[in-house]
Amino acid sequence: MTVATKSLLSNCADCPIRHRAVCARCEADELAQLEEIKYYRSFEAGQTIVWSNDRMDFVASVVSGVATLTQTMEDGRTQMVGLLLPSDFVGRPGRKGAAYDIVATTDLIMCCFRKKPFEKMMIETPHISHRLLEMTLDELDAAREWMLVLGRKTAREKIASLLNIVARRQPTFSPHGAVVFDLPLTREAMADYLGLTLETVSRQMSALRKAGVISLQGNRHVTVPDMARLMEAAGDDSDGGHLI
Amino acid sequence: MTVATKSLLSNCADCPIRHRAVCARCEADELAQLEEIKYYRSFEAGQTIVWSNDRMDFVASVVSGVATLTQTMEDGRTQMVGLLLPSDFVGRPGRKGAAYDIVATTDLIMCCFRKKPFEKMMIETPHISHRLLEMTLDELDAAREWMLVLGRKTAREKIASLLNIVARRQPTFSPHGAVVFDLPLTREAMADYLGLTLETVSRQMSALRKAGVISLQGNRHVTVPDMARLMEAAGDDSDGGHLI
DNA sequence: TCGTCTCATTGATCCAGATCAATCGGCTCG
DNA sequence: CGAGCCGATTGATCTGGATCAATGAGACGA
Repeated sequence: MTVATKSLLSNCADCPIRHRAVCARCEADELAQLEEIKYYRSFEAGQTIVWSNDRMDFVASVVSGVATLTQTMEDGRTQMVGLLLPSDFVGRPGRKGAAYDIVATTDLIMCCFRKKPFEKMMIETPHISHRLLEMTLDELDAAREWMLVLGRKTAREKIASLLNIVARRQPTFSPHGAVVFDLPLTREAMADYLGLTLETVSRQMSALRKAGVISLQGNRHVTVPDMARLMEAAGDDSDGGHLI
Repeated sequence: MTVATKSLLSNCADCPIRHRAVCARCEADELAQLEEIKYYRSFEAGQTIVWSNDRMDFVASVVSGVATLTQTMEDGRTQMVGLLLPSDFVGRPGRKGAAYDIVATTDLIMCCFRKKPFEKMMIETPHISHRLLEMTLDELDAAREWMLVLGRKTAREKIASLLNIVARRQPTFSPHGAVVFDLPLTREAMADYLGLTLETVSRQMSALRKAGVISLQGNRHVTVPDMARLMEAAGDDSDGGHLI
């Protein structure tokens, strides 16, 4: 970590996820309290942060990078159940262990809070518990949205749905209004998220490329010339109608 | 509704879901406040309670009966994303409309709270918002568990998983230690929950019956002679190991 | 400069579950 | 008591995605 990054991170007021994370609603004095129980941890791409059923004595916010939550059956089948992007919250107050494997899929920085003091603060600080409730309800909506993807969409629609999610949360715009982004996942991780095999993921990525819905520069770098076409491929309304 | 039931319902202290619903942690004075903003509604099996995107000016607890949350794509494909059993919470504080169709699949009684006053109470009453956070986290876990079912389990495992859930939440025990319960869902509703067709549901129910894992009396009444065998059929650990 | 390692692509074949279709059984209503 | 209806079962066939297998293409260290 560079010195510049370190100084950026030490101060909540300058934090890049300040306005979206669990601390979003906190006042200056509450932030000061959080500062006292927080510490940063960084992980390299591929590292496992916590194993399922491990004791977990912290909760955290993702500051930068991407992590995944994965469930595994005894026979080895795996299903990714969450994609953690910057500002997302990790861990469950009021529970001892982790319910899922948490893995960094890119280099990752997390802002961790020791669990006990965080739980104490939650009780005393409605700004935190209300924000956490709001974020949890959003996650629940996202999980249910994903249930529709897993239960009813075709392989092609699944891929397009995933590209959609990533494109919307980490967008960069190219000169001509095309959306450009980097996939934070390998083909295998995509397959785990989508309930597919990696071969099917690869085939459908090729199919979307051949259909002109996306173009690829290397394996990870994706350009979407027309988001409406991508949404159509995902089986979603192209008008982007949202629930408020 | 009988007079007896009505009197039972009018008083929170006697409420059958008192200790598990969103009001579980409330003190007597808080219950008194809730009593002022609550009202009961009942629905018949098959009735739609709210349509997706409809304005929803209440939140509620299921008192008795079963309801479902369902998402529908433009082309008509549907996926059930939640099964609401007694004590479960319905609605989202801080949001105007419903995100899903909510349908009563059996006769149903709900304890409704007008949304505005409920939101006000949430802010003033940590017992409510903390309980709601806890319940939402549990629902998120359930949704993620279901993602594994939808993404990675076979048709037979899916059916067994659903039977498991229902058996655990509404158990009755027969003399010999067998678990007996009524399915609150039609075959079609089961298919919607499991991401299958109703024909496949029917076939796999027959297969489980022929294998002796379950027996059926009529279409809805199920007997499970050995829960361990059912869990095995669901692809879960038979030791029932739980995360705490 | 060349192995080799990891990740991705592409091809050939197979099969679980979808789809299409007929029948059944219990229930209600005339 | 019989007609019609709705939910469920069962059969025949089809197909999307899994599986098995080979090849390609960067990245990196020796």
